[in-house]
Amino acid sequence: MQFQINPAGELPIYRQIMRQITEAIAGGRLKAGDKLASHRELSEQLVVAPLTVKKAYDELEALGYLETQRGRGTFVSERLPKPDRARQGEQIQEAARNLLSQAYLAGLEYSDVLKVLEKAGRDLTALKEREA
Amino acid sequence: MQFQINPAGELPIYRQIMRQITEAIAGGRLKAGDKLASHRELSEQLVVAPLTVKKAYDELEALGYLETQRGRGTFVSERLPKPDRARQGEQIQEAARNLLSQAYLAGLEYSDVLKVLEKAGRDLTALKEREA
Amino acid sequence: MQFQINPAGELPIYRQIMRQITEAIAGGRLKAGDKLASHRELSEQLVVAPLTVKKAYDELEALGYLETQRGRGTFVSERLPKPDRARQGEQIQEAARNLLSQAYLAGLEYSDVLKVLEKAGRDLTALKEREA
Amino acid sequence: MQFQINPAGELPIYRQIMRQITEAIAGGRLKAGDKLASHRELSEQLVVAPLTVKKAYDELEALGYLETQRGRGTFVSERLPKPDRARQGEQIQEAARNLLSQAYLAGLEYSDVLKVLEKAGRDLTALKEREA
DNA sequence: GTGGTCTAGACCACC
DNA sequence: GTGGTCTAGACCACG
Repeated sequence: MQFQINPAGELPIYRQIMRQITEAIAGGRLKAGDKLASHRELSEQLVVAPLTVKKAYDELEALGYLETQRGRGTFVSERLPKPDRARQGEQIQEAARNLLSQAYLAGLEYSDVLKVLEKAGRDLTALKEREA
Repeated sequence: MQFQINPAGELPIYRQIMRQITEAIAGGRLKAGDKLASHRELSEQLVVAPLTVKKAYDELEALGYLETQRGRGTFVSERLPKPDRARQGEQIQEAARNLLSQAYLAGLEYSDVLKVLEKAGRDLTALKEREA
Repeated sequence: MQFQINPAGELPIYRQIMRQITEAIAGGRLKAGDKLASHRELSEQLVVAPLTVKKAYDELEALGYLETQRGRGTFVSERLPKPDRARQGEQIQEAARNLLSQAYLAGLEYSDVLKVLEKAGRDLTALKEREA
Repeated sequence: MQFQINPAGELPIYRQIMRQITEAIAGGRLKAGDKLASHRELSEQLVVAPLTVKKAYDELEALGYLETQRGRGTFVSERLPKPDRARQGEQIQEAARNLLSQAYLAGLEYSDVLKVLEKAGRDLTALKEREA
């Protein structure tokens, strides 16, 4: 697993890490039961403080995506949450509105948005094959 | 124009205001030349500090979405920016990836995502007719 | 609100803080919407690092007991969670088993356990009147 | 004797083992003089490191619940401790407060708590008959 | 002044 | 080695 963070980005570092992990799960590059790099190891890769990575792991654990076992490591949860249809639905709606309004402001048509979406779908799963 | 803000949300209040204004422009509820409520007026509506609204207006002005005319008020810019294709493109890609991974994690199919997107498109423009 | 922590206790400090807050809510000494001391303030009272208090607040927020508003403070959640009957039920069962086995090992009868429980009930709500 | 451990639980594994043994003693499933499985045997059953089981046995021995006889094995102590009334009393009080506040937060009435407590009492002794 | 984030470093508990 | 906790101090974003 390879991650990229941008320390100057608009998202806090720990949220960038969270997002990349959830995207890796969504894209199939991380599967239930897989072991993640220790937060110390990953912190070296990313050149950030260990606590910063740990915070990302902790939040994802609270959300049900990860599980940790003392002394053994951190793993992708075996039973990924299908949480709170209502709340989840809201977030997805918001993500969709966000995508559309940005696209329209940039002058894109609906058909362009669909193209962007398809490209994103390919990106999400691309590394899977490449790494296999 | 009616706005909704959530003081406990993860986004800063001034960013929630910015987003709603840009979405209103994207959805056609605000058009080039339209006059916005003064930041004092809007701050009363939303029950937030006037400085918070002012900051949202200032940032949108810096981005080219709004124009202020001393003593007359704040208006939607006549020449909306088509800024920085590269940067814009990246943001849209990211928004698309974000939408897709959230949807996949919630167990939705690609066809579901399309439905969500269509609904979001209708939402974005719905108030236009209702308010007209 | 007055808290007591024991830095040498078997529970981590942040968990002692969490427990005292949830007990205060259960006992009615903290009500929905009440403002808590800022994490900095409380950290001075308890003579612990601010981050330690913040961690307690963060976890309670993730659990739905607290809500924070940037720049304004941290509040008892208006809609306290009635979460996950199953999981909650398990925890309560475990707390009950724990109480009983400790009591039996100490040689108490069932009737003694009931007395202890009644006393605990009075303790939980006692400060409410005293502080009022 | 059958034990259940949860490697992802919030309690360390050795404490989960300790608790289950003391609960078995409290519930009468283990009596003074009974022989326990060797720590190697038990470690295989539970799929944990032998050192982890040994630590649980050692701690219970230090507390006076178990006795080891070189070359013969580990046994439930003939004279179970009635230790430190004061400290024990405190712990029981705390367990009671913990039970009550969790129950109240889940919306249970006092009468519900009593039902839970009775059920826990039955659970604690149930396996006794089944295994006999 | 409030919360939000990050760092560097420490010590412990566990496996 | 792993995660778990804590500290002291820093800077920023927000209201």
